[in-house]
Amino acid sequence: MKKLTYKFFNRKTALVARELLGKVLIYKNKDQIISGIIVETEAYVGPKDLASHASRGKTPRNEVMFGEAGHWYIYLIYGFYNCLNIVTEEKNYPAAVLIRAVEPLEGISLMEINRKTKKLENLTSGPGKLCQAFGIDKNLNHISALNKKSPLFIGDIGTKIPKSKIIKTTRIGVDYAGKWKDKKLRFYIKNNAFISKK
DNA sequence: CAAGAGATCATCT
DNA sequence: GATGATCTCTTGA
Repeated sequence: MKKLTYKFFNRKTALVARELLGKVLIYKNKDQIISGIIVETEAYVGPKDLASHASRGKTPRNEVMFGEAGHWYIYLIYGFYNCLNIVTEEKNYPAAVLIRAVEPLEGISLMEINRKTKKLENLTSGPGKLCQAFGIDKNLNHISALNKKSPLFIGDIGTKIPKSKIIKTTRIGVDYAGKWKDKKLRFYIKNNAFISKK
């Protein structure tokens, strides 16, 4: 299996978001492996995107988004849940892809423990849920997925999602973003059981 | 099943 | 002092 490279992430964010569908999110340390196929993403595309944290300038929280492509951006939302993003595009251009849902592949029994449920479709079908299932928290914020030592990275198992199976639509939970809320920057795999919302 | 409330805190104003 | 790139539980039909 190939690991995704800097070149993959240093491109237009919407393109990266779309091509991440079918790739595999992997968390691996010396005694456990958890992985899942990415089935839903959203693009946050630059300083003018009012839905993006970066639209109001650089702050201590979002400065990772201004850094190099391939770094993880993880933040706490609503006081409860972590959201997992990967930085895209050139340095100093703030953009990232939010990974919203995956389809469980390996380590399902660990996910069940982390999520305190046995219902398969409820393990990783949302940004907060998948972080909980994988045990992802802010310890991983700011590190690079491209680094050999990173326990969290993305692999390519050669799956190609045909264009006819990719749904492109508006993002979730960004009603405050003015005209940007209507931009079609959310991508997911048609008829997949692990999508966060239809 | 759908709709609504409540949980809870880091971050920014 | 307000609020959010969410989720779960309760209510009621």
